[in-house]
Amino acid sequence: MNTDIWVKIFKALGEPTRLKILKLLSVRPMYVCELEEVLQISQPRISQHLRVMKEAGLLKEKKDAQRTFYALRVQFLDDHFAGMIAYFNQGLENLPDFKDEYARLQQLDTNCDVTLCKQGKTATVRLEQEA
Amino acid sequence: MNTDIWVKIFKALGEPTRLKILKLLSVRPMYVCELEEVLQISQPRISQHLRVMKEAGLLKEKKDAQRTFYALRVQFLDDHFAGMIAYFNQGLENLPDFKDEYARLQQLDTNCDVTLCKQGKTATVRLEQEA
DNA sequence: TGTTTATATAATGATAGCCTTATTTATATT
DNA sequence: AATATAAATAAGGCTATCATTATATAAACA
Repeated sequence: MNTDIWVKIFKALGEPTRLKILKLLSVRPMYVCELEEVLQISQPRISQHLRVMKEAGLLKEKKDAQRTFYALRVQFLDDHFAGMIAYFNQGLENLPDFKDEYARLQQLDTNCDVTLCKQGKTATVRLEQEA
Repeated sequence: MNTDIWVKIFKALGEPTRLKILKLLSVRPMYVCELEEVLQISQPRISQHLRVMKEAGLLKEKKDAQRTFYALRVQFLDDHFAGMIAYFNQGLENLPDFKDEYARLQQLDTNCDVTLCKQGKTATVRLEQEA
């Protein structure tokens, strides 16, 4: 469960120009010069966005003489989104990253009074009372 | 097909602290003070991250006296991820945002010579020759 | 009513991200 | 060999983002 890579993936996706490039590459692999022509965007700008997405694992590149073409790594995306869904369906107790948080949350749920959250009831209790 | 909202969603997700808050809120709704206690992170920092995620539509908030609890908007996430998948499975010709790009791509695919991409073959052709 | 608790907001400084222009590297072409 | 094309990288300026500190608002409580 490496959430760092997800941060990188989401960062790479959270930019309009990159989303547009990604959509084009979902149609077919393209040379940088093709993207330049189709999108009417400067070459360095495209190259830099491609680098970000490549470093996030979203793309693969291949040299072809003096040109380079870029293609989507579909499987990579599928795998990581599946991983994310699994992660969010998993209990905190199984996640090493949340070791301390899990312990403190247990404290909150069992014994509100001794926590730094001075006003007794947890949000869970509050919701139950509503229903 | 509003890609702007996706950019906002991905931006909101592309930050380690926010991913962590989100994971906690996937366990149960929480008060800000609970998140503060569990994560051991300063209150303003948490509030600000919550605002970003709320503005992206990921969270809903509810006042409870002087406290506020935040909860995941699961349906919102489901809907938008479904929308994204549909979007990426759709041809450019159906996407108004890609009107011009579609036309230029057609040009490339049918008549390489007259484009600004001086070296004839497209990446598609190159790939076909490989196979 | 004065104090504590909970949260939001504002202001500041530091860092990261994006775009442009310029340069570099490498391959093709003449 | 000289020039043209393709792409990456570097340098710069500008804006956005993040964390901290301080302040504001509002409800609870003593």
